[in-house]
Amino acid sequence: MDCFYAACERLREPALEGEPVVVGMGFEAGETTGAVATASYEARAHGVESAQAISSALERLGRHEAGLPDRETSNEKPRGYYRPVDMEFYESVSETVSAVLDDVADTVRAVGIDEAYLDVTERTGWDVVEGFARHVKQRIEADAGVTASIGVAANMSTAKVASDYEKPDGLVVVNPEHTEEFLSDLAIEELHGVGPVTARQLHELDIETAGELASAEERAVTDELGDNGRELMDRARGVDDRVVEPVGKPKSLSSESAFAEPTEDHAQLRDRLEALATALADRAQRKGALYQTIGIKVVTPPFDVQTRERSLSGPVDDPPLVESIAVELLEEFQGETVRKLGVRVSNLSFSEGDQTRLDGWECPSVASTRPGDGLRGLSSSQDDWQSRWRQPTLDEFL
DNA sequence: TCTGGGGTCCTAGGACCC
DNA sequence: TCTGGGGTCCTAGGACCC
Repeated sequence: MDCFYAACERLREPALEGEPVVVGMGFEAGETTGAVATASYEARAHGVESAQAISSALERLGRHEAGLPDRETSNEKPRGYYRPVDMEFYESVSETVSAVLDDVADTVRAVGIDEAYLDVTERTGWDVVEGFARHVKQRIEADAGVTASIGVAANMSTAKVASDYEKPDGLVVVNPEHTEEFLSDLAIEELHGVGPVTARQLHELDIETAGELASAEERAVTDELGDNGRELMDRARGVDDRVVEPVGKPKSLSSESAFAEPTEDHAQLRDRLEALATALADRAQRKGALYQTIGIKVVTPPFDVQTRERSLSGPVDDPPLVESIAVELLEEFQGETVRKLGVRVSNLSFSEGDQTRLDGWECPSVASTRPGDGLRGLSSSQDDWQSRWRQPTLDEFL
C-alpha cells in the first residue's frame, strides 16, 4: 500500500488530500519523543521521512495547529498536518484490502499491515497478468479507498523490487525472460535484504548494482557476507525458490517504550517495566499464546541494545510471572542510565481452542505476590512453580 | 539521519546429551 | 582422564523489515 497510514488518515479526513501529511508516535499534546511512521509524498518533498525524530520532522515541515486560521503566506515556513497513529483504524482498512486479496489470489502472505505477496499462478497467465493486476488495484481502491503499488514477477524477491519501482500507484510487470535485464541496473540498496551494513560491505567490494553482484566472484562475496552473500547473489540474479505461504502464528511478542529523558532511577525503570509486562501478558492472553521464555531489552545511551532472557521448563500463561521475571532480569542494570525498555515473550505455543487462562495451575505464592514483595520472595516462588512444571527425572519416573 | 514500536531470521559459544 | 562425532537447547547479539 502507498503511504498506508497517511492514506488512511485521508480516508476519514478528505481535506488532507493533496496536503503534506505526517503520521507518527508522540504527536499528541504533552508528548515530546516520537518518530515519523509514514509521511505522504507531499511531506517527503520537504525532507520528512519514515523513522525520523519528530523534532527533525518539525524543523523541516511546520505544523498546522488545529482550529487556528490558516495564515500561511508565501514566505512562511511550509506546514503539514500531523496525526497520531491509530492502529485500530488502519487495521480495519487493512482487513478490507485483505478480503480483496484473498478473493483474487490462490495464496496470500501478509507482510505487516500494508504489504502482501500473492501467488496468482492458477488465476492468470503472463499474457494477461497486467490486466489482472490492474483489476486488483481497482478493486482495492473501490473497496478500501486507498491505492496500492503492484509488482508482478516470477518470484517473490523480484516482485518485491518491481512493486517498489513505480510507487505510488505503480504497476510493473517483469516477464520471466526479462528478469535479469530488469535487475541489472538496480542499486544494491534496492534489493530486499540489503540494509546499511550489507550495502557498505558490498561497496567495499566495488559492487554497486544488482547486475555487478550477480556477476561478482562468489568467493569474494561469501568471504565477506557468508551464506547471506550467496542468497543475495541469487536474488540479484532473479533466482528465488521461496514459495508463497500464509503467515503462521507469531514466534514472539514484545512490548517496548522509550523514556522522554534517559533515566537511572531504578524505581521508575521498574514501574515502566511492570506496565510493559502487564500489557504484554495481556496481549499474549488475548491471542491464546503460551510462552516458555521471558526476556527484557535494555537500551542505554548512545544506543546500546542489551537483552536478557530466561526460559522456563514449560509453556505458561502467567502474567504475574512475566512481571516478576522481567523485574529480576532488570536487577543487573541497577545504576545504569536507560533510554528505552522492552519486554518479550517467545518460545510460543498456541493451545487448541480459545484457552485463555490456566486456572488451577497458578502457584499460590506467585498469585499472592504483592507489589512490595522482595525479589527473593519472587524468585523462590518461581522455583516452586518451576518444580511443578519440570519433566520428571528418570529417578522420579522410576 | 542522534534514532519509535513490533517483528523475523541468523550466528556463535556454551552446556548437555547419546 | 589431554578426549571422537553428532545433535539439541539456551542465551546474547546483530541485521533487516514494515
